[in-house]
Amino acid sequence: MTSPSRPLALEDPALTNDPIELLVRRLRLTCELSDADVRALHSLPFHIKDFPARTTISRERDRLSHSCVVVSGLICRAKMAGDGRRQLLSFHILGDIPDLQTLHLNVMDHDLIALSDARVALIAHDDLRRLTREQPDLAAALWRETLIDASVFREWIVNVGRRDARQRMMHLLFEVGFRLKAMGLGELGSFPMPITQSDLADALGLTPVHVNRVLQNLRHEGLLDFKRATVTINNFARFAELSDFDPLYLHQSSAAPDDAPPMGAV
Amino acid sequence: MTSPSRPLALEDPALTNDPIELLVRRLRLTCELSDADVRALHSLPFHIKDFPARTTISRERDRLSHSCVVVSGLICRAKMAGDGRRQLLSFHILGDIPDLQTLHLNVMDHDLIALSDARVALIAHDDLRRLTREQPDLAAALWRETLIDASVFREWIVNVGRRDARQRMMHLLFEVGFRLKAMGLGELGSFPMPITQSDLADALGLTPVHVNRVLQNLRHEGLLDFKRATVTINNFARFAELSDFDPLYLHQSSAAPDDAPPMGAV
DNA sequence: CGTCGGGTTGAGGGTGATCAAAGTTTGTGG
DNA sequence: CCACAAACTTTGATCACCCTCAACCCGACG
Repeated sequence: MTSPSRPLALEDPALTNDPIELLVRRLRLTCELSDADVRALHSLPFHIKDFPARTTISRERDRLSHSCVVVSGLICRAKMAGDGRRQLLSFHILGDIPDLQTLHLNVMDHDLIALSDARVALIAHDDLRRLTREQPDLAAALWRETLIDASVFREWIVNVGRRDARQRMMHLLFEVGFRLKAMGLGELGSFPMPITQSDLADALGLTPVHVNRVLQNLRHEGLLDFKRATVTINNFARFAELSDFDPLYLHQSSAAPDDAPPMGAV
Repeated sequence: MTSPSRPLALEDPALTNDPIELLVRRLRLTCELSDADVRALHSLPFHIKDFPARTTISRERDRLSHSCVVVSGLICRAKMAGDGRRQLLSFHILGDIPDLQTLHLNVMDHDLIALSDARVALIAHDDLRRLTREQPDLAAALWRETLIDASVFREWIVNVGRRDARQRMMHLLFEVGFRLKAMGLGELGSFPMPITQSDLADALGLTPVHVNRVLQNLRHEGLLDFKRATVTINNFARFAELSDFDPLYLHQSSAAPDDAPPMGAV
């Protein structure tokens, strides 16, 4: 389906196709997991499902019986305003569980959409609930994941509420690059981003036309290139500074020193 | 400190001063609690703390050992963008636990601020963690609270990203009115809102000047009055429609019918 | 009575929206 | 491999929402 060298599929470079392995890797970015915890996770039954680009995985008002672990591809949450304008709420990459909240909220309050061709692993809520009852540490780890989601939402409120178009764009791309790198995919200076300018606009609260102009502006200033679904960040230091990006909100250090420099993890 | 008739303190009208009682009321808005659960909650030790208006309860990068239940007053989360501009992230009223996420995220990624004089009850994380291990249903209920927070953040992203100033204002005020009513405080058509126009601006991603103009516009159209820290909604049906408000995102029905009308609960 | 925080008003400007059309890339089928 | 269509990107002209700056007003409070 895709070409042999497929950076755009957003797959694990080692082609890990075990979703649980990816989930473990994700959880271990932010907290410790015992061997028993990992074994318990591996005992979870799942089944794989593919979604072509631009298809809806689940819809507002749906009631789900499963949550999905992203195996490959780029997935987003989205919500419609009353007049039909769309707002993206978050991006999700391999290892994420973008609908984990349905474990305790019985109705979807937004859509889940595959932006590129994507593969997910579905895990039954019943199994997850049993797991969280039997392994409180895992319950905490999963709870924590949903709390990090919430933290990212908060940062997005700041992004659309208090930053101009250029900063919004830089901040968003930095976030995606940072998270991809943390999962071992791409480099901070260059990473896959299989998304249209229209989608970017919906993520940033802008129009596609203006997104186009902002991208050109950033390209002319030598800060950024966004071509063929790949983002390249050139002047890295300047970019980091201008984007107003502080990785604190991603909570990826389970016990960071109190006064670690903002970009210490980079 | 306040006058005898004190609608502005945002206290329980029956003057309940047991924080656990308020917490139970809050949790029961969205899910069932057994008597055993309630008893377990009542066994939690806490101590009361007061914060004058405009003081900070906890700060970005703080590490907390307690979470707080709001007893009275209006509290908000806030975050600074790089250039010093402030963005509010949510409002919190009696019964809320605005820093519950610190139970599993060890660093605050935003500030917690008392907008009016406020009273909170501090509960130690150690006690909460023990409780969640011993009572999985309570763990689920508290997890659920943080998930509802996240849903509200999502709605706020839509609000600042895809609605114009008027709609933003209406939506925000409707949300606060709705939540106060659910906790038995005020009416949908009239409720306390002890906040400056500047704070409103920070919540909406606008400037204080523009907030002032929007409020005047809404007043002239007979939709809304905001005087002396009290919001009055006049033309209620029209307001509900124009504000693009759908209470689904507050997840207050634990088992709502699939096709309940959006405003069914009002 | 003076100060201070907050609310109100006015004039002017800029960021980003809107509308419309022309390019360009991507995908598909012949 | 080419022809064609569809989707996406780019460009230009114009517009509006909201910002900025600056001043003034008002009520609360010492």
